[in-house]
Amino acid sequence: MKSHTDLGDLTIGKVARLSGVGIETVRFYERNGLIPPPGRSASGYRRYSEDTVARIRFVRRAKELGFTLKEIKELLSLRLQPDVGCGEIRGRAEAKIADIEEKIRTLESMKAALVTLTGTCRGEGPVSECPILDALDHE
Amino acid sequence: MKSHTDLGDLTIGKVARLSGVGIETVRFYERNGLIPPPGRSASGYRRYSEDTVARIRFVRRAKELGFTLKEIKELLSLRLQPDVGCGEIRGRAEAKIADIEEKIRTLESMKAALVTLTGTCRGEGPVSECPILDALDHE
DNA sequence: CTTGACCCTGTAGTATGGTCCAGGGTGCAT
DNA sequence: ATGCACCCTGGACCATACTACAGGGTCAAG
Repeated sequence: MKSHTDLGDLTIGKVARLSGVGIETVRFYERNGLIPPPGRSASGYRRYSEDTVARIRFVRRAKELGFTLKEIKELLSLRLQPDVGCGEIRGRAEAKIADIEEKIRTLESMKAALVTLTGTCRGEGPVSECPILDALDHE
Repeated sequence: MKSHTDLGDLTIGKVARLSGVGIETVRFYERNGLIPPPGRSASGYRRYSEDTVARIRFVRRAKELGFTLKEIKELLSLRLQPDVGCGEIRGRAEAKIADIEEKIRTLESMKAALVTLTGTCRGEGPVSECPILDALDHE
């Protein structure tokens, strides 16, 4: 069994390649508490184990689902608390769904307004008579 | 006929109130070229005409439609070019619709993934066995 | 003539998620 | 022993759209 304090065999560059992010991003995640500070080699190089690669992939996937880094950090820390149940995680996911739905609604109404506007404009004539600009002027 | 260089009768505070933004925002828009630098009173106060209020409202409305300030600046400058036609404006609007549609698609797929995940989790048990976290761990 | 509301400039900070750079040191192959 | 790829730190910088000062000056009412 490996302790989490022993030095892994991965340099930061390898971790970055394996997890699909840039080196600077790995350090950025460390600064922001998304991954733990790794052990160091005698010369001060960061030494990672595979765990960190998995962790960064977790972050990437959660980001793809729309979670912010702050929220992902919370997700990761919830996992370590034995008194926290699965319902808590599920709650976060549901809240994020509601979040996303709200954003979609906003975008849908922007789109509807734009579609209406472009419907008023045949794309001919000078800008001075553009019905789109007129609408924006006088709403 | 009013020249655009004469002093209006509005102070920055009044313009802000009439157009529904903060005073700092008016100055910010000036710095960023969204509204022209106004005339000044003898003591250096900015003096606006109603035109500026209309212009800021234009900016607000365009923002509500999803245009960035940079894009709005372009829209405003297109209006001043006599050789530019209405089709150009319409093109911008259509590009913005495409933009928005892309964002919606991204959000929809995030949402679908989250819905699937929450469907795998009954909200019971410890976080260590949470199917949502598991999915994030192992894809 | 003082008080309070308003205005000025310039600079810095907010949140988000990185990205880049200078000016160094290290590790390994040839 | 030297060249090149890699690593280190600390700090600045990107875009976006503001927002918040500090430390002044001005205007109008009472």
